[in-house]
Amino acid sequence: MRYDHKKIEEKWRKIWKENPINQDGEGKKKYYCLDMFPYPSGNGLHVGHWRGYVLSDVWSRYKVLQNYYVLHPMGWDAFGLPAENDAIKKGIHPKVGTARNIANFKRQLREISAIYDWDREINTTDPEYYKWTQWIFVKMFEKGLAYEKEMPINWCPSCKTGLANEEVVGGTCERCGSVVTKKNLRQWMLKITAYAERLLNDLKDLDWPEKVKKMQTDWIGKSYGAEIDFKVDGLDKKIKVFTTRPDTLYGATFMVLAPEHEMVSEITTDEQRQAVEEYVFKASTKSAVDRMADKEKTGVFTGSYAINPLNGKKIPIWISDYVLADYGTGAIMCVPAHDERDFAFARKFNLPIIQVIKKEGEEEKELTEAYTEDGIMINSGIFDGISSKEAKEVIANYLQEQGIGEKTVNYKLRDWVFSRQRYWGEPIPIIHCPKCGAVAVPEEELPVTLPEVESYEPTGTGESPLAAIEEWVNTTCPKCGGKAKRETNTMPQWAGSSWYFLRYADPHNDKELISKEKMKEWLPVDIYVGGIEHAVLHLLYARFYTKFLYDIGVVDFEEPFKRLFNQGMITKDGAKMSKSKGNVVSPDELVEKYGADSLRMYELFVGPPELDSEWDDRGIDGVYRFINKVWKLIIDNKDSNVKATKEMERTRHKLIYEITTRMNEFHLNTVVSGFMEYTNKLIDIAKKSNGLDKETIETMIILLAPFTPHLSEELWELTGHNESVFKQSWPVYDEEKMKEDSIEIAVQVNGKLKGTIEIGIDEAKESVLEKAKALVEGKLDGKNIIKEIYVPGKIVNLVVK
RNA sequence: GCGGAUGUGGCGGAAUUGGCAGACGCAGCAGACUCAAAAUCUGCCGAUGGCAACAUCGUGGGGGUUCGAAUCCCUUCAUCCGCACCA
Repeated sequence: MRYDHKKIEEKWRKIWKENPINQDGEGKKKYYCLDMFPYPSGNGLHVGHWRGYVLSDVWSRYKVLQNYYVLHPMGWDAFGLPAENDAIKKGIHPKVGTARNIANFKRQLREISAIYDWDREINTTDPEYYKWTQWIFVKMFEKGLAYEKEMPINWCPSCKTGLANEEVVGGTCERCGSVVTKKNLRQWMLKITAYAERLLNDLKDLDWPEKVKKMQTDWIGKSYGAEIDFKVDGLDKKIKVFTTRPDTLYGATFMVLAPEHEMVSEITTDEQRQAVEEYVFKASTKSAVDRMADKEKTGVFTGSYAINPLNGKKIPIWISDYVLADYGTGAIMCVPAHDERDFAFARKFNLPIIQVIKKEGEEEKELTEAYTEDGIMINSGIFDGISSKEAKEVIANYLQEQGIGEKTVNYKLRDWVFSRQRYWGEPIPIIHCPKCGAVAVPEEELPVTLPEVESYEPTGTGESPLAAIEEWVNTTCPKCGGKAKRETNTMPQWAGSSWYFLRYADPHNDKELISKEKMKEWLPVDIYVGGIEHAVLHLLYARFYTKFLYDIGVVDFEEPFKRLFNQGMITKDGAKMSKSKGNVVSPDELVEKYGADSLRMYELFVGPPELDSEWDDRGIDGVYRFINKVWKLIIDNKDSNVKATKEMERTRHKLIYEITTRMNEFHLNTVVSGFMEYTNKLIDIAKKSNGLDKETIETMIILLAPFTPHLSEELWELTGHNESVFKQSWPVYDEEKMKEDSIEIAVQVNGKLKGTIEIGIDEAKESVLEKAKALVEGKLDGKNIIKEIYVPGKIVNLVVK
């Protein structure tokens, strides 16, 4: 009887739908296994998406068998540009397109037969859901963490919306790849920088891939240094610079301001004014990509000088776009001798270079490049002779005592540009009143629902399409009752995904975001499975939101995801699967032909889960054959009624051991090969002994259940059980029972393999060595054994000369 | 430029963390079954030499440590990823 995957998988899907296998949580430990919820795109899922979902489902089912009550939910991150762009092109409401895509995704996900609890399904575009997304914003506004500001922000000319820093990748739009420009706009900002230190510190204790922690650490970009005041010569003004190298202050021979620095105009002399204004204008039109493309340093002298506060020397003040306006103070002191960029600038414009640190033990000599390492202080007045490392501290302290400087800490992290000039997002729940200013929409009036519009087309002027709907925009002020206007910007897609993991625990609560009991019951998330692409986007934002919700008492933990697992990408022809490349492999036909169990197993078998793997359709034949082999093995032997032999028992314990240890190490690809190996072994044993014992058969069925749930349920039923195999417990092994009577070990001569010998499990060293010598006798070319090495149970190595 | 990851047969990959390299699977070859094909089963399958037993080489390259290295150290190359004038 051949395994009929279609019929059997259909049968169990129906049974599970009526009797979900994970509904009984009475008295059990909880386990929360979360997938990064998808954006329901029109293209559907490909086998690359499946990999992550299979992984988390296998893990969830494993936890079920370990008697946990498992929360494994699924939902939709459904706001976003593709649905909106579709709406613009085809005139269908984004709601309609999104609903259709969700239905398709759901159909595909059902094919995996993951144990998703569909009663907990959430959708970020559901007003019942985004009511709470807006509620969080209001809370942030009340705490001063959401604020308005007009400033030049990153602007994607193709998506026609502002972007957060995190959404700009190498100067291009994270979503569409267009070159990002600057645009001066009034923006809603979230003060994520207020959490910089906590976001950095709390990374330490997370069980996350080091790579992701490092990316976040670098993104937050903490550096220690000092802010130093330089007087402007002839003016009663000071310019503050930030430096991480106060030790090099004596070597500061010029100063550079960012073109956008607020004092540029003030300090520019009449002779230099025209050149400076031209430069400032040019810089303002340059995109980040252009800035990066320029390897040559450019700049203009302002005509003014600053006074080096330590030695009183006059140093020229320049402006240049290699200084960033929004980092530090937007102004730097330049030490060409000890900074590569300053060195290049000094060379280009013939500015003096003064060395103040020399390599220890070496004489001072003319520099051909910047010396950026530590060393001994020179040309630095009273600080000469001490190490530069020490000088960093000493000079910073001295500046602080003298009142001309201050030790500070700087971060690369910027506040989060939070408003989008698009339609398909959560309206920002703010009302602008000419008298009262920006006023939050009262809690009881939430959600502020998205109104219908005639045109979804972004205006491109920096206003969202909502601005065109007068009857919606015009409202009254909740504070004074006067005429007022609604905020027309919407939130970024990240808003809904920054807290969704909380809502799964209490998805239908209309009184609060999440109840205390449900929060305590399920959260934080035990394991979070998803791709690495959100390393500094979603994962940073979600941590920020969680810390905020902790501060206002909604949750009692500061980190949302205890453990993070990033699955590798599936590539085809060496590239990430995408519709535009035409290399997408759809799971649908594979499920049809081979069944979900085969595809589930193959998704794991393609390679180590954390690494990228190349997809090869032909490989699935191997697991398909394997599933049929297991089927046949168990069907043929289920009624054999043989008693367990020593060998069967030993094999069973070793099987449990191998699968369990590999499972716990997350080596899911070798779990699959382990199953194959042991199935082959058991086939041999069954042949030899005319059958297999019941316990071995049942063990195999249970161990396989997380991987091939349909097959296992069917076999479990066929072996005479009338409850789900998932009511069973994960089998345990006994190391004593795994031991062989005798083992084969290798014999080497000078480290080269000469053969193997069979020895008893506790055989004495002398006897083992004797056997080894007998094996190599006559092969030593008359050389003598000068050393004998025996690693018990492992190897014999005879050193000859 | 800085930082990180990876490199093992024709292919995907394994190796209990210093102890028989190539498990498991794909592809390929040969055979059995079949009128035939598919499916299934059996065997072979790193390279070179040899009829063979076997020998030598072999984990990107070069060097080192060790009785013994895919694994540790130094050096070098290639590919991929992240950051990128952050003072």
